[in-house]
Amino acid sequence: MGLSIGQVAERTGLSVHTLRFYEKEGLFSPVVRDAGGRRVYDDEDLDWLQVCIRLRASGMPLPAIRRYNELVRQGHGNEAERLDLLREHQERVREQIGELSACLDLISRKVGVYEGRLSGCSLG
Amino acid sequence: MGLSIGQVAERTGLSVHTLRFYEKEGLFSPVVRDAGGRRVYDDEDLDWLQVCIRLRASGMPLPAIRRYNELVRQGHGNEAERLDLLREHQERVREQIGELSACLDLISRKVGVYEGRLSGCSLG
DNA sequence: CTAGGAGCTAGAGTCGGCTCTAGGTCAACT
DNA sequence: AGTTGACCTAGAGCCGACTCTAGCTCCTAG
Repeated sequence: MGLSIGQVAERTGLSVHTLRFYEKEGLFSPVVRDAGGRRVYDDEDLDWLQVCIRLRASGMPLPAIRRYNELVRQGHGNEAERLDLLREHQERVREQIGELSACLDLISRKVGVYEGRLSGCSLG
Repeated sequence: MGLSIGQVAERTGLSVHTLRFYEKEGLFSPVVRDAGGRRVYDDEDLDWLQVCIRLRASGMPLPAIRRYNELVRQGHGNEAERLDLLREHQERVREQIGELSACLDLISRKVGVYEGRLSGCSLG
């Protein structure tokens, strides 16, 4: 039910350093500690962490994730701001996908050129 | 026909600092200079710069772009290596797009939730 | 003939996001 | 009792990619 930081690191792929760093940066609320002062992560923490990982993977900066977390922790009444934050990021992700697709086109064209060139060479 | 670094900066959106920096990093071959030692960019430089910008936008690291540039400059005989380099990056871009799409799904779901919640609130 | 503006170089500084170190606590084996 | 190993904190260090500064040259306009 409760996981140590090492176990969490193992199953998320983050390092223990990064987990502590994220907490320090306010990406999530202070994790509950056991008698000896060690972090004990529960399922909710894990879920949120997975969200953080996704948001990071999509390039959301740490301060934005922190802000979002703060809003969620504050509870009801700021849903509009959360929505703003999410929509803004949604837009950026869409742009990124667009940009990446353009890059992919470029690269694929070039790959095509070289493939043609190489097969030509091997014949000639 | 020949553009100054300032003009290139203006029409690419990069800063003059970045243009010099890219050259120093070997992203492209030393740009021709005028009598006074100032850079004069020609169309070919511009084209290559656009490619660089795309590759950067898709997260290709500077050393990889430099390597690709070196291969192209060396001329025939290394097409296989160029192809490898491009294919590798192509793969990474595809992964990125996949990852971003997953993020977009997550965000869009959340946006949906908050939109529902907010419209619910405004009714009641 | 001088003041401004664009360019030049070498090198220092910044920023985001980790990543690692030093020095310590604690519980479990041996 | 001693050693190991996972954990703790505070803070230093690192890396990639810029970004800026200082001090210079050159050209043009007034």
